[in-house]
Amino acid sequence: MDNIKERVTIYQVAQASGVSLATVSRVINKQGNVTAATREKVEKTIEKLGYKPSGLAQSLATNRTTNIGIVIPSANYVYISNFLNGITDVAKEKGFSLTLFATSHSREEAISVIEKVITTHVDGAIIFDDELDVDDIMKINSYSVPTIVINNKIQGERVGYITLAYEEAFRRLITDYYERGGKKEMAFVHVHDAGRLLARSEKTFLDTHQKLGRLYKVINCDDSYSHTYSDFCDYFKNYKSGYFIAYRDSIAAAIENAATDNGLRVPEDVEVFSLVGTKYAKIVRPTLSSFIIDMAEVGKRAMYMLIDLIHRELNDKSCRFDAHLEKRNSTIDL
Amino acid sequence: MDNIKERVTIYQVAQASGVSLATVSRVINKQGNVTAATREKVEKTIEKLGYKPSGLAQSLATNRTTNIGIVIPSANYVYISNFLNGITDVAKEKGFSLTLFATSHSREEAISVIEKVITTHVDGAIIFDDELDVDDIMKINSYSVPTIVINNKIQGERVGYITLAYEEAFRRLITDYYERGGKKEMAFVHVHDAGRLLARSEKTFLDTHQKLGRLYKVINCDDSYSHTYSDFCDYFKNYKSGYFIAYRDSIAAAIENAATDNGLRVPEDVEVFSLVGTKYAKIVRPTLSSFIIDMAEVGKRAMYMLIDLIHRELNDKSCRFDAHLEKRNSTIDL
DNA sequence: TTGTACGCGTTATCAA
DNA sequence: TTGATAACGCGTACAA
Repeated sequence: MDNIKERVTIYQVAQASGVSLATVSRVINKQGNVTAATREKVEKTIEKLGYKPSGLAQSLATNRTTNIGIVIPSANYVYISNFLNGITDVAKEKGFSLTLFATSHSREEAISVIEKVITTHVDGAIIFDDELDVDDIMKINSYSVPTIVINNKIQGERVGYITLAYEEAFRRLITDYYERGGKKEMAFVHVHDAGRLLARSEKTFLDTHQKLGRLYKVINCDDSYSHTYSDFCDYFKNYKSGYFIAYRDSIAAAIENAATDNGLRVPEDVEVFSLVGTKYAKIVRPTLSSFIIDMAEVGKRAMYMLIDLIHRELNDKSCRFDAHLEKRNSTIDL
Repeated sequence: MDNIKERVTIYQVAQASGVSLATVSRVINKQGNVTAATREKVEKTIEKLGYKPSGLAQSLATNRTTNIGIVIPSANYVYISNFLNGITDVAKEKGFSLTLFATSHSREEAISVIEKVITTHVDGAIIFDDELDVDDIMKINSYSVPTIVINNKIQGERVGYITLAYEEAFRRLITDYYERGGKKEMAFVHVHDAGRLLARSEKTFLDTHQKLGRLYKVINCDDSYSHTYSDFCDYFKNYKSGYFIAYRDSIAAAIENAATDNGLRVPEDVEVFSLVGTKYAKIVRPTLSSFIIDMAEVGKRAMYMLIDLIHRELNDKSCRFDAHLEKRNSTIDL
């Protein structure tokens, strides 16, 4: 079971170059107070022995890991991938490593992840997980791990948050639709356990309709293109029109495709809207009307905020990205 | 919530429960040789103090990190996301953390990543990076970090590899096409710096055409849907037909959309094939003919192989996933 | 069953 | 400018 790691240590470098390990440490950390001669000597033996400092030991000694924990529900959504990509860009730029924790939409896992984030000794964490409660996240904070939370307003000494603001734009979309004479009945496509973002959107949908006194539908579906596609193929055997609000592009595309494959016209008979739009909204046909938030930008911003938070230089602990409406061909421009 | 705590150490737990730290250590690691009474006492104070062991110190003491390094070019491709998702599934199941290194298609970065993988002290690494040379990867191996390499045949004491086999299926696709009387000129859509997988496919394309004595084209394009789309919109002003081999779904869809948006019919006038197909091949319209390899499965397998390798129980150090042809509507079924 | 003492590889604080 | 030496938080022979 043991690893036969013959790791070269700083001590061996010191011996081989005839100096003390303190000196080697200084060379490694590019501190001053070393003669050019000894520096060169040490660097040469470092090269020769192929010495690489142990990040573990360094972290233990300095109490800093240049490592940031990322908590996401799954790596499988395009918008999460974009988010992750923004994060990796900044991480590279600023010299941080990333430790990835995926929770798969289960609160249990999410909680056990919190424990791991703490034991892992990260310098900070970015949490994009809809299942986690305020209390769960405050637990991280109580261990004084600087944290940026996406999509969950949380106040705390070492916590900042980024809001993804869909509600207002969504409310406007709905009211505009009816005001301009939209005739189709709107249906919210509910996905089980898809997290708080969807739940909040659903609430907005219901509230707005009730306020307007309009009829509406809620349709349950799986969080999968194939299932949703076949479900809606059945659906369109009985219903020949509708305006469907879907969580993300894949779901919206499933509805769109089910409609067109069953002889219905999009957007004349069936309109479809995607809440969390990605580049695929432009790729599928008809192109999808959707809200857009540049998730790569969100990822970058989260990293910048977190780094400031780590340095205790974050003034504004909150930040908001507003969803931007992009009308395309899956809805009728009234 | 609680106030922000300084990190509680094992020593404080020991003092508070009136035992030695060795006993606390035994409790943590669920070893035997502890009275139920003292165990309970210790567990209670652990709970009370909110003690979490430092993974750092544990790793330093045991020389094991339960941490695996993942090297990928970018998190932004769907097939990479799927791969990552397979990995995270197994990581959760087996209790490993993942440290993510993205290299963005630059060899320089890829090399500096190697250094980081070594200093990070991971128990093992999975490398899916087309830019890395055999020598680069052997460097990791020389530090005896067990490694699974995707898409790069590498032999070594502590290295295993997984081959994504597109060549054979690709060659067959081409020869079948001509044998059955395909009339369109085939064009390989070349993306600059897209890595070895694409390069190998391009070579297969060229070789097969030369062997058959057929004319062919190579078209350069950007690795972006939007650019490719507008490039091909221009292209289709001059050319009214063709059979295009694209690297991945986004590129293929760009060509398809450019064709249909310019009044050409797919697949009658323009045929398109996607080498690395994902679920989006089914979503876009017309649906894309493509090769499919289940990248989530590849990710899982990579993890299982790596874990065996770490335990020195990996018998077969190589593994091969064959691309599977899925014919859909972007090509004519001859 | 429990405790002592040392080691893991590094940084950091003093003296020299 | 250098070199001992004490942390950092934990695991683990070995002894009690």
